[in-house]
Formats: sequence, C-alpha cells, structure tokens
Amino acid sequence: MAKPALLQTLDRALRVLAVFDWEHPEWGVTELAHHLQMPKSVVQKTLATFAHHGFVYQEPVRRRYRLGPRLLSLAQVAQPELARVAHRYMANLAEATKETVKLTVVDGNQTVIAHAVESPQSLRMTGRVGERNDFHRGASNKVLAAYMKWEAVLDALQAHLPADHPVLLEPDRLRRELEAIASQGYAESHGEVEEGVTAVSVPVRGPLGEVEASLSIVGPSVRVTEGGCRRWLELLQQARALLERELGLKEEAFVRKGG
Amino acid sequence: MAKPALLQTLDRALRVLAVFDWEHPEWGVTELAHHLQMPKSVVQKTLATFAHHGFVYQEPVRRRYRLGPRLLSLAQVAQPELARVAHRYMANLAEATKETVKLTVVDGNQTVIAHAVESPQSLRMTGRVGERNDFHRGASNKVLAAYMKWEAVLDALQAHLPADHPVLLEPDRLRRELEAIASQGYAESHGEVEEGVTAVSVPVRGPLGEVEASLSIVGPSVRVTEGGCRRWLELLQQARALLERELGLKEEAFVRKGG
DNA sequence: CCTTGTTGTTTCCATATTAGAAACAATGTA
DNA sequence: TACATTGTTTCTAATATGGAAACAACAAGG
Repeated sequence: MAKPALLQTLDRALRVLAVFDWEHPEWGVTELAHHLQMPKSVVQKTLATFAHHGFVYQEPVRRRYRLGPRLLSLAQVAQPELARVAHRYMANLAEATKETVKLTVVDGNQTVIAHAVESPQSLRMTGRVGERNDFHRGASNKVLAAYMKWEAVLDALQAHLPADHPVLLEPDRLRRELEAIASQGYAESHGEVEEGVTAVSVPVRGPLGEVEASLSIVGPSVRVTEGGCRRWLELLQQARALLERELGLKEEAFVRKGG
Repeated sequence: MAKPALLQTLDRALRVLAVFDWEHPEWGVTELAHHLQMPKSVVQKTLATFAHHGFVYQEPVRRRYRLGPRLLSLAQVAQPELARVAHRYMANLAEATKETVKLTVVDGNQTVIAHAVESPQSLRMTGRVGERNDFHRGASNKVLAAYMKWEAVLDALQAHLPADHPVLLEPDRLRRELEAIASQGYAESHGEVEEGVTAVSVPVRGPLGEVEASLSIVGPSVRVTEGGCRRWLELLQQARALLERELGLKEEAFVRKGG
C-alpha cells in the first residue's frame, strides 16, 4: 500500500469517526483520546468540528458524543448508481423466490450490504443495508473474496479476526475453497454465518471486467430444497447477465460521449 | 454563533463532502474545486484521504468521485438512541392506523427523517430515512420550527429558499402559524409538501424539556376523514406520553449511576 | 502525428495551522 | 471542603498544509 499523501488532520478525524460502531455508539472525549492514543485536545477539536457539521452531536446531559443525523442524509446519496440499477432485478428475484435478495460490495477490509430487498414472508432474513461482515464466511462474502488477490483477503482477515482464529490457523483450507468458488462462478453457504440460513451468491462484473459486487439470495434453510438451490442459482445467473449488460451499456455510453 | 475554534482542514473537508447530494451525486476534482472556490490540489488531497477511508470512491473509468459504502455503515450507527426507543411506539401506531409513521429531527438548517415505519398498505407514503426538508411546510417540519427561536427558523429558511420565495416575502404569516402550533401542541398539514397527502404531527420532548423530535402520521388524504384526523392526534399524544416517559426514565438512570 | 484542451495528480516552499502539554472550568463525589 | 472526574481553552514550537504551478494521462481534431 503506497501512501498517496493523505491529509493528516483529516485522516485522524476519520479514524475518530470510525470508532463509533454498533457496540460503542457513544464516547467521551477523554475515553476516546485514550483509546486512540491521541491528545485530548485534538480529539476535542475534531469532535467540535464534526459537531458543527452535524456529523456528531453531544448529548446535553452527559456531554458525550454520538453520530449525528447528517450521516443519514449522506448515506442516502452513497452508492446509488449500482444499487439503483440493480434494484429492479433484485425486486424481481425477491418476487420470484419470496426470499431476501442482497447486493454486497467490498469496503476496505470488510464487506458491506449496499442494497437489499426483503422477502415478503413473515419468517425472513433481514437485509440490513450498511451491515459489515468479514470475508471468510457467508456466500456473498466468499464470492467477493474469491475474486480478490489472496494476500489482500488474508491481510483483511488478519485485521479483523483474532490471531488464533481457526481460519487464520489453516488458511490454505479457505484458499482452496475460494479458488473453487472462483472457478465455478458461484458460492453456496449453509449455516455459515447464522444457523439455519442458506444462501447462494454470484459475482457481478462491471464494464472493465472486475467484480464490483455480489448478488445473493438468502433464506431459511427449512424452506430450501436441493432443487430449490439450483433454481436460485439459475435465477441469479439470469439476473446477473441482464444487470451486467445494463451496467456495461451505461458505461459505454459514458465513454463514448461523456454523459 | 461564536466560532468554537474549528479545525480548518476538517471543516473544509466536510464542506467538500456536503456537495454530494441527490442532484449532484458525482464530481470531478476540477469541477468541485471550482464550485467551492478551493484550490484543486486541496480538493484532490481531501478526496484522496476520504477515499482511503471508504467515504468516497473513484469510478475507475471516468475517474470521478462518488460517496462510498462506508457511509452506509456509519448511518446504521447514527440511528440515535431516540430512534431505537421510539421504534416500538411507531410500529404500534403504524399497526393501529395502517399508515406511515415518521420521526423527524433538526439538523442544522433543515429537518431529517431519523426513523420511519411504513404503512402496510399498497398506496402508502414512503418514509425515507435521511430525507431532508425545510422548516416552512409540512406538519412534521412546522412542529419542529414552532419550538425553535423564530430568528433561527428565519435564518435557516433564508439559507435554503430563494430570496423571493413567498414565505420569505411575508414571514409574519408563517410566524403566526408557528405560534399557533406551539400553543395548541400539534400541527396538521393537508397537501403542503405533496398534493393529496395529509399529516398530523406532535413534538417529542427530551428529559430536559426541549423538543428533540417530531412524531408524525402521514397518509393519502383520500383515506383520512375529519374524525380520522382527530383519532390520529389522540394516538400520537398517547404514544408521545409513553415515549417521553421512557426517555425521561432512561436519562434519569444515567444521571443517577452513570451506566 | 502532432497540436490543443481537457482531465486528475504531484511537487514545492513559505507560512499559516495544527499538535500537544498543561492550565482551566465545570461537575459530581467523598 | 477537598478531591476526582469530566469537557474546554490556551499557548508555542514545529510541522503539516495551502496554493500556484508544473506534470501526466487522456480525448478530440486538425
């Protein structure tokens, strides 16, 4: 990773923002400074600036900081193109299978659910847009990993998994699995992330040929027969072909005339 | 507004991020620099740093920038405490009325939908979390404005409305309207934001007594009778009371013991 | 195959801005 | 009253940044 000359102030500020996660949604200045090993005053000024823009706000009573509503607005604009184009196909898939359909992309060392259309049934898998996962398990995540360089996958896992995690202790097992996925062009998962959940996932390629996302159908294992799984795969392949064609044409139009 | 000593680098960076909106979701460096009257190199370094953290990404083909998937993850955490607590009551309201229920908060010069539970009916109002609106129209927005200082409302509107907008030409009309809302404790709107849409909204107060959000029911006017509107208001007032009690107790517990 | 007009990216240096320690203020606690 | 906690502000050396201008990578069109 060559450093492309980052701005230190901003870089630190984004590291500050990154510590607000699901397990730790609120922070005090001192606590946060200690956690990141930064001077208190720097953290304080950073948070004050974020607060001025609505990215964080300070609870009036406890004076602790939380992420602010501005992020909700920004998230609406984030990643629309791919998700917008894919939505129609995803809705069709959800309609045809009555199961939840997810579109997943890579972000740094993890994957992120970029878009989801939930199953109409009561017993359904939730598709939480923005949810992050690691590369080593789950059909949608393994598909993405299968088309990355192996070293990148390993680095990413090492950054998020404990050092004594089974996958890291015998990485070759995962590596062979990913190679198999890459060569067959899809992945299945049976209860890997959550018990009783089955998923099938295929890669989606952009106009330059790289995998930009994975498209997945996910549902309760009790509803999925052997043949059902094959049908999901067929439907996914069809949808993938149509989606890639639309993405390709779109890009081509851009390249030709520039908008 | 006294300036609380902001970090210039971060302040500018957040202004850069803010220009990515629904109408203009992608930017080139030069274009963006010109728009904000900043040096190209500054914008470029800012975007590169954002990109390194997944806040933006660069289209491979056109090399233009868009908001990235990291924002989706952050938005998940940004759902404030308030939205989490309110969800149950909102779901109950949606169940009872079969209409869409929204929770709206103030962010800077506008309002933001912080949480929504959509109507189960086919013809329904969408509740887009993250959607921004101005203070001068719509029940949920006017309720929030009614409990702000009038000058702040006016400033906010001037920042977002054209100078020759009707509301700004005769502000006293809006002012009296907001005063009426504040004294009666709720707002109704009939087709103010969108034709054929009726909404009723009440304020939600935090433990310190300030209005933290507005809670609204919104649906197609064709389904709402005069009496139906009153029923909405009653249900909202009930839900508001329960919600405020839970918020108050929660804060109190924090204050007492700090955990 | 050169121009010319675009991009995004990098270099460079004076200097304005920030990093960081330490003092400060505002709380709640013994 | 003293004591520990907070979050906030001050201050200065030093460095990271701002900004102009050069650079590189493309297209378009002569």
